[in-house]
Amino acid sequence: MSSCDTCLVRNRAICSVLETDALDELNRIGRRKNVRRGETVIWEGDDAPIVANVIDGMLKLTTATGDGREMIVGITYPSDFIGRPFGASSSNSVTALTDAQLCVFTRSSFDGFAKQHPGLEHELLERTLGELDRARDWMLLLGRKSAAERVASFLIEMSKRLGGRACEGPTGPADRFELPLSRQQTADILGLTIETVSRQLGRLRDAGMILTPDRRTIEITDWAGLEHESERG
Amino acid sequence: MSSCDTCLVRNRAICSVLETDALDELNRIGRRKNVRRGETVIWEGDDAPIVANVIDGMLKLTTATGDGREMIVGITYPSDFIGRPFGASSSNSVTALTDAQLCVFTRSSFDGFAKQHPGLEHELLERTLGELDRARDWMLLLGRKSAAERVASFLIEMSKRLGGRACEGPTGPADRFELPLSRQQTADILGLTIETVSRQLGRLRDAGMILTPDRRTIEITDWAGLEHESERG
DNA sequence: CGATTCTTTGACACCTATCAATCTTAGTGG
DNA sequence: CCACTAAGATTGATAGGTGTCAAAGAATCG
Repeated sequence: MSSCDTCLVRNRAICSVLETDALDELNRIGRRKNVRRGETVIWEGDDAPIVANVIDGMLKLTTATGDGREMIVGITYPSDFIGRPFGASSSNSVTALTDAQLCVFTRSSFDGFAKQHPGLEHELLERTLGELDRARDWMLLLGRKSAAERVASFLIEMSKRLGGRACEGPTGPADRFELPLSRQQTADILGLTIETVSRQLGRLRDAGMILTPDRRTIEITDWAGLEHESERG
Repeated sequence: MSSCDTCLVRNRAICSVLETDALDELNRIGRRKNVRRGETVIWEGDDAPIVANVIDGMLKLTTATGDGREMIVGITYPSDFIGRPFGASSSNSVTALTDAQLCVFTRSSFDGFAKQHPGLEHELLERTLGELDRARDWMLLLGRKSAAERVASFLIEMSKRLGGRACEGPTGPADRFELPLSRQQTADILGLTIETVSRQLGRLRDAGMILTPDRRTIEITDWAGLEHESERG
């Protein structure tokens, strides 16, 4: 029995398009790997020797300036694919936000496998196109939105992402959810400072739009108000 | 003789991976289209009925907030691919920055063709991965760099892009080049206002790092200085 | 329970946006 | 061809939003 049979994301990860034989073959070149929160799996600028499926947990993709300013350019969820196939060195680091479980392949073995399985490449293409759309949407937020709009947009986005991911299928946006991010990491996603994020969250709380029972959980109590905030601070 | 035989970018566009038969077939479902500077080819939110290869000219990809603030999220050059294949509606508009020539396909016909030609999908995947890297690099600029750093980074990027595109192959960064962008469009790429862009260009000129013989052409006279500016305003 | 880390809150400064005026360039019609 | 007009770019003055610096308050972990 291949370990794919017990995989939590076998129906959602890119492998889901593969036939049994191909899945067996892929299983032979992959291996499970557990990583602890905070552990970095891929380093920016590295030769990026690995790619992986995310089985469980969340990870951040980051880039940094020469003098250490950091930006989170993506977040991955279970069933997402990480790493940079096909020859380029990785342009960002990948670090676990929570304890996580990966299904890891060497880049070269994955590249070879993918080229012989067009269905897999098609699936990867569709996901990459989706990631590109998402990245470009985020560029609008970073380039043109105020701090107030950014924080409100972020809460709405996280609510949708965290609410719609259950294995039972999409459940819609969650009114209440736990952020897997510190204030610093939130700031690194939004292109702000921790102080500004903190103040904006306080403002939304004072305005009665959200509750913050503890510093990691958010409860949205006024969707209309929050959505209004997300489009004109 | 198919029109592909006379195509300016036949060796660089995604079609370059196709065999003769496949190229003929693709040629049958595509058509040439000339667009004038300022003309919009694809509208944000549309069903995105077309995709295309850029044969000549440059175009911008844009998204906008509900109240009209605009952001340029990408620029395309000859041999680039535009549009959103595979079912999603387009998340950005595509507008010509210069007069341009396209090789247009209906999305549905292109989708069908691509699925039967894995080599084409592979090429598209590689390009999309590259675009994603580029978009994420830009997120660092938008989220973490000062106006001075942004403008300097922009000039360096444009120099490399415009210098390295000749059909004879890469020629390296150009010391002198003509921006296909107005100040407003430059601001829309950098997440700044026209006034700030103008002031930063003036500052670089006063510092002797660039010359601005007319408002569209830039000459870089101090690469080391400009590169220094791009990393700590 | 103490120490460390993270977060919040406050005071202040600076960068960039905004508003406004001038100057330049490009386009148009006489 | 030139004046006129409109659009784009520059320059200046001002104000507001965020960053920075600093301190105090929670939460986490040993």
